[in-house]
Amino acid sequence: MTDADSPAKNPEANKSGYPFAEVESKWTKFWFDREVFDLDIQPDQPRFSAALPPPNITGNLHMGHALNGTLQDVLTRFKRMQGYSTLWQPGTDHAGIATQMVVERQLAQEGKNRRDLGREPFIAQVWKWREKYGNQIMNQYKRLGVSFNWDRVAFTMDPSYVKAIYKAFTILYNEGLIYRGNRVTNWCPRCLTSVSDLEVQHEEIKGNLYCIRYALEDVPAGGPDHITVATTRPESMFGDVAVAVHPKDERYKKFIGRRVILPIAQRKIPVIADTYVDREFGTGALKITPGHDMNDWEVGQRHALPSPVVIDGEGKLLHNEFVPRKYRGMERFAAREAIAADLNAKGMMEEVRDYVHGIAHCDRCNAIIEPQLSDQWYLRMDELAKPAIKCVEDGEVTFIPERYTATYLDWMKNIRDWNISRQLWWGQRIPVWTCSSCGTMDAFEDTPNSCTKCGSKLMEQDPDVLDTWFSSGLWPFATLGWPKPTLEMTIFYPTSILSTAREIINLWVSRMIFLSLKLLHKIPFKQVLIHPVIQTADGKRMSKSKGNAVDPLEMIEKYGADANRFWFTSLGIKGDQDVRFREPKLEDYKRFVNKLWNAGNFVLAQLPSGPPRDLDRNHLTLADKWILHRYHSLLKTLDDAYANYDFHLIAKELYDFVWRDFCDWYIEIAKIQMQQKENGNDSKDQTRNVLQAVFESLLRAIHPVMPFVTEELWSRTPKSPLFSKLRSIMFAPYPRAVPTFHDEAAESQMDLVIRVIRSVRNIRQVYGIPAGTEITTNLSVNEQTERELLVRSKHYIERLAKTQVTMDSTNGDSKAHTATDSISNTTIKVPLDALIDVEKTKDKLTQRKQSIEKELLKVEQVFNNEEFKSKAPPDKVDVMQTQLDDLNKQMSHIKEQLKVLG
RNA sequence: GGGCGGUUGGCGCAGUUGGUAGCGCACCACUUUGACAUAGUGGGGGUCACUGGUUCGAGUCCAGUACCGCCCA
Repeated sequence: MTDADSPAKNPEANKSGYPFAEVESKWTKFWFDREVFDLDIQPDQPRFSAALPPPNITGNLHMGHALNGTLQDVLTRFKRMQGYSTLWQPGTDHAGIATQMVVERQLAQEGKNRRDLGREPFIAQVWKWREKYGNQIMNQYKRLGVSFNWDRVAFTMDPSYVKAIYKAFTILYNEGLIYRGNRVTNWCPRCLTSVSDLEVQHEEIKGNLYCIRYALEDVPAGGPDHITVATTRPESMFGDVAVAVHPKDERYKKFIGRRVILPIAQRKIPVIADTYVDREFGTGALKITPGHDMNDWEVGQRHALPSPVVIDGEGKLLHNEFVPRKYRGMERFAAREAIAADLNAKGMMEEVRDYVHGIAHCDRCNAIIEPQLSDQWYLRMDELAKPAIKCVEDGEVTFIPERYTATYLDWMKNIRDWNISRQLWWGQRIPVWTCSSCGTMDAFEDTPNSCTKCGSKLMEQDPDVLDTWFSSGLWPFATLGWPKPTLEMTIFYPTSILSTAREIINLWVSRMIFLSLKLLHKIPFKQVLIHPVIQTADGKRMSKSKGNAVDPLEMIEKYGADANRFWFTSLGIKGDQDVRFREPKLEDYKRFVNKLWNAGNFVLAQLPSGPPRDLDRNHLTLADKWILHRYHSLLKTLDDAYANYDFHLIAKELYDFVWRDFCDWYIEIAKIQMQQKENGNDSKDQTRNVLQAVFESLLRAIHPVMPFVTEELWSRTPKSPLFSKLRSIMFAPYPRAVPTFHDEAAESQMDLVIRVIRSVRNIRQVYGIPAGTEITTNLSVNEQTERELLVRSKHYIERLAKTQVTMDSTNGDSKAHTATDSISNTTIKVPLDALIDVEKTKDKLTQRKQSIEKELLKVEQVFNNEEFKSKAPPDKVDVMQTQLDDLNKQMSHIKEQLKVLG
C-alpha cells in the first residue's frame, strides 16, 4: 500500500466509488503471500471445525456453492476472531461418472473410446485431465474470499484418502456388512453402470398404457378366452414369467393357477396371486418381468419364478431364446413401437390409453433408466441405520432448521441396502481379490501378493469401482488423516458443523453419519445446517441445461465479492426453503458497500495519524453516549444471531446500524461536534476518539461477512499497537458488547431529539418551504428535564433540521399562519408567514387529519373496551393511554391550524 | 399416496414470547450542503390467501379450505 493507493488522499478515486476489483485482487494476493489461511493449531483454545462439502472436480462454482461457502466462511471467520482454533477443510471429490464422461467425450472427438485405450491408459488420461482442470472450482472459490485452510485442499483420490477408503471397506467387508448380490438395480444404458436409488430422478412423462390380451391356455366353457394385462412397457414382455392378480379380486379369482400364452413369443406362463397388485390400476392384471422391474423381481422371488433378462446393458433387445428373432438387437423404444404394432395387427392389443407417469432418469445423463438384473456389491443397512437413527433422536446430531430431522429420520428408518459398486474405471477399484487357483475371495487394504489360502500368485481384482458417495461418506475424517491417529483427528473431530443443501441429506449427510458411527464410534458433526435453495427470479429451479443458471463469478465481477457475500448472508438459514435470485438486491448491497466505503473515507480523513487515545468516558456528549449504546446493542444482537445461525438478522442489523445510526445520525452529528466548543473544551478530539473507536470496532464486526472492504479500511484505520502487529483483520478479536456502554437514558433522549428534528423537517416539506429559506422553530416544553435536554441539544436540531431554534418564545404567535406539532411534552411551532400556499396547505392538513382519525379510531376501540382495561396487563394499558394522548394532541393541533387558515 | 415449506403494500422480503403492520427496491416531491446523487430529506401506498375457533385483543395460537413449491414412495 502506498499513499497513492489511498482514495482518502486521492479525490479522483472517490468519483467512481468503491474500487472493489482492485481491492479484492490486492488482498487476495496479500493473504496468500502471507499464508494467512494455513492451518494454525492452538491446542489450548476452544475448537471450531467444518468440512466443506467437496464439490465435483468437473464442476464450476454455482450459486449453491457460493451461498454455502459464504455462510461457512462467515461462521469460520467469526469463530476464528473469537479466538477459536479453527479448521475449515476444503477439497474436491473425484465424481466417478461425471469425470469419466468428460474424458470419454474428449476421446470420442478423436474417434476413440475407452476400451480402445484400455483401463490403465484411460485412467492415466483422466488423471491428466484432472491435473489440468480439476482445480478450477477451488480457484473459483478464491474469488469469494473464503478462508479455507488452503494449505490442506484434499481430493478423494489422494493416496492417503484411498487408504482410508480401503480400510473402511475391509472393516465393513470382514463384518459381513458388504455382500455380493444379484438383483434388479437401476441401470443407465448410456453411462453403462448401475446407480443407486438416490441417483435417479423421477420425471413425469407422457406415455401410453398398453392393454394387451394374454390368451388363456384352456378356455373354460362360456368364459372369456383371455386376460387383459395393462403395461407401460410392452418391450419387456418377452421377459414375462407370470401374470399376477390380486388374490381377492373377484374378476380374476377363477384364473389363478391356470396358464396364459405370452403373445408373439407363445411361451406359457402361470397366473399367480399376489397382494402387490393394485386392483384399481389398469385392468387389475399385471405382467411380471423380474429381470427388468424391481417390484416384479420381488414378486418373482416370492413365487420362486425365474428372472430372464431380455434387454442388454445398452438398452437393446438381446439375442437369446426369450426374444423372438425379429426383435433381437432392436433398440428398446423402437422395439416398443414394433411390438405394439404387431400386437395390434394380431388383434391382441385391446386398447392404448394416454398415460402420464413418473419415469426414472439417470441423474447424470438424463437417459431413461433400464432396471436390470445384475451382480453388484451391497452395503447391508439395517444394523448401520440403528445408531444413526438414535444419535439424531437423542439430539447428539441436530438439524437446523429442525424440520429436516424428519426428512433424515424418515429416510433412515426406511433405508434399503445400498448398491456401492459402479461399472466404471475412474474411482477406487473395489479391493476384493479372487484367487484364480482356489477361488477364495477376500478384501484387502493393500494389494495382496498371493492367495492367503493356497498361496497362488494368480489373484484377480474385482473390475468395478466404488460409488463416489461411498468415498465422500468418509470425508470429515478421511481428510483429517483417519485411520492414522493424527493431531487433527484428536483436536478437530467430531467437526462442529456441516453446512449443506437439503437435497443431499440422504445422499451424503446420512451416509457420513452411519459410516462415522460404525468406523469411529463417533458422530461426524454436531450440527447440520441446511441452507435455502436459490431459484431463478421467477421461482424456477436453476439448471445448466435449461440455461437459466446465474453464474456467481459473473455477479462477483459485476457487483464485487463483498456485495455478493452480503446478499448470501441476508438469505439466512431459517427462513424459506427456497429463495429467489434478484439482481437488484446485489445492486442494493453494492451501494451498501459503497456507503461503508465513503463513510470510512470520511472518518479516516478526520482522524489524526498515530495510535488512538482512550475514550474519556466522563466527557461524552448525548450523541456520543447514544452511538456507543447503539453500537453495543448491535453487538449483543449479533452475538445472539450468530448463536442461532440467524444469518439474515446479522445482515439486517449491520445494514441498519451502518446506514441509519452511524451514517445518517452519528456522522452528521460528529460534523457538528467537531466544529463546536463545548463546556469551554474543544470537543473535536473527543468526537474523533468516538468516531475512531466505533468505526475501528465496527470494521471487525462486519469483517466475517465482508472481508475485502473491511480489510482495506482497517489497514488504514489508526488502531492500538497490538492490533497493528496483526497480519490481517481476520486475526483481530471479534468485538464484544460491553454492558457499561448500555445507556437507556441516552437512547430515549436521543430518540426525542430525533423526533423533534423529524417534525421540523416534516413541516418544512409539507408546507413546501424552499430549502434555502430561513425558518425559526419555537419549542415550548412543559416538563423540566425535557426542556433542559432540548436546550442542550439545540445545536443538533438547528443544523439537522436547518432552522433557528427559540425556546418558549411568544414571537410568532401573532402571525397569521403557524405550523404546529407536538411530541411528548414539547410543542413545536414554526411561523410560516407568507411562505406558504394556503390552499395546498389546507389539503395537506385535511389529509393528515383523516389519517390521524383513522388511527384514533383503532386506538379508541381498544381503549374503550372495558374488558381491555380490566384484563390487559397495566403496562400495556399505559402504553395505549400514551398513544391515545399523543394522537389527541396532534389532532387538536391540526384542527387549530385548519381554523387559522380559515 | 406420505412428509414438509410458502401465501403480508407494484416487486422482493422482515415481523422474537399475541398488544396502533415494518424494511429494501420501485413511485411522487424537494435538494447538487465539503464522506457518499451508488446520496440526503419528506411523502403516498397493505381489511397480512380464505373460513371458522381460542382471547379483552390474532399477521402472530388452533382447526379446516384453496393455490404455489420441495422431498420421499
